[in-house]
Amino acid sequence: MPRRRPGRPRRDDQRPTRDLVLAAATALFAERGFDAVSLRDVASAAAVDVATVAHHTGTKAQLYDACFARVFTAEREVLEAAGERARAALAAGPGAALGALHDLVDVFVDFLEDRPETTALWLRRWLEPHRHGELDQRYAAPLYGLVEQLLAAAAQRGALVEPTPHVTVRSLVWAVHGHVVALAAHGGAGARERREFRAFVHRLLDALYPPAGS
Amino acid sequence: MPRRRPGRPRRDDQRPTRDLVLAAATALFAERGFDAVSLRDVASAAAVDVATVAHHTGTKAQLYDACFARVFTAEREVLEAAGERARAALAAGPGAALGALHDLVDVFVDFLEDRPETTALWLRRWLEPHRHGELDQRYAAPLYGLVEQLLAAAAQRGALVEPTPHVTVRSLVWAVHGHVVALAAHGGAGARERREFRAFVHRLLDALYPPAGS
DNA sequence: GGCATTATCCATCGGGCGTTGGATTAAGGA
DNA sequence: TCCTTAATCCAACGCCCGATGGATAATGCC
Repeated sequence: MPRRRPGRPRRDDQRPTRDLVLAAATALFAERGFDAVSLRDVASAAAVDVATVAHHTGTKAQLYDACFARVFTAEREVLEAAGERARAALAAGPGAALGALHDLVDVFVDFLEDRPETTALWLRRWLEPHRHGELDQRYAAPLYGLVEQLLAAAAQRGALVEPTPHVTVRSLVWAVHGHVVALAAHGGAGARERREFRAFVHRLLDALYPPAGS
Repeated sequence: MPRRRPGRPRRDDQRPTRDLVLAAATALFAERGFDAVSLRDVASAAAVDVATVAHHTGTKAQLYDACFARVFTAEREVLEAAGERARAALAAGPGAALGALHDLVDVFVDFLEDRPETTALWLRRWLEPHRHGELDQRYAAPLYGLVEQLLAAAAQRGALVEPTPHVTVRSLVWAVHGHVVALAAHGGAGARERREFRAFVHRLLDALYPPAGS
């Protein structure tokens, strides 16, 4: 049971201030990018003073990193859970590899559609050249490795050798990012777009790893 | 023959000043983004005073738009020329559709690999939500329409109906963007990455639109 | 109740930003 | 040759930024 720590309270302190700040900052950073968001913007969105932001999250760069880590930890948790289920399905029999792969992709698409700020932050990070090493090793590589294992299993299943799993996974991921960006462009409705994209991805997986009945 | 216009000359005026400024600004905007680049940065990179930048390109937003238009006009010209060739090949006989499609994709990949700033500016533009309408109508739609026509022809050729050409093209384009970003991440060498990506794309096209011998 | 600890806000500092007015230099046209 | 036009630079203005020092209020512990 986390009791309140000492300190002057806000008028309305339902959520911890740090969470409030991180949530507000994440939304702003995702929408406008690092340099277009001022700490005063963040403070105003979180209804706190700018010095309070600094008190909880340090410098602006540290705040940005914290937002990034928060969003991508959430993504990794969801994908790792889905990966665990996929592995379990795989253990039940090698014939289930393709189905498990489809399920995993669905989870990924669902997640990014629900949290488009994840896509926005990913893209913004990729556009910072000096961060690529860190991005690759800490965030991208583990997730990609997971999907590559499933691809390899699916390839064996379909009696098809996958020569470049890394390229395949990356292309798939970027296609999803493009889908999310396009969804945001059309105002958020786009139920038909979502259906069409899922159909496309599944058709693509089937084409690359033909099911047994082919 | 364009004679020199009046005005105080620079020490070294081989290229028109406006071109110098636009080139320098494009490189900087692609690398760091709109807000992280100051007009003084641009002026310094172009070896010109900041007031000269303003004199030639107006406000910072106008300068950004000019860079954008310049880069995407170049892209459109290359793709339209390639599209013209593809259409000509198509006219020679419907059997050439798939080959023409492969060629067109190669041209696209070559272009973006050679000019990665195009990818950077595309991605940065897509991340500006209020620009989506303009982007779609003025830049993306014409290019997509061209490729969709070729896809439709290829689909007929392979006796395969393409249900969502727009989704297919978009996913392909974003996969290429992802490839270019990954290339930039690995320092620019990556000859193997380039080979693998081309192989993947062609394999993907063959899988979606199986050639006759299948 | 006294005290250390923590959270919050106010005020301010130095600096970089986009933009502009105006002086200076050089070319072309009469 | 004189005048108009255009290109360039210098200097400055007002504004907003990120960061910080310090005052104040509320909590938990003794």
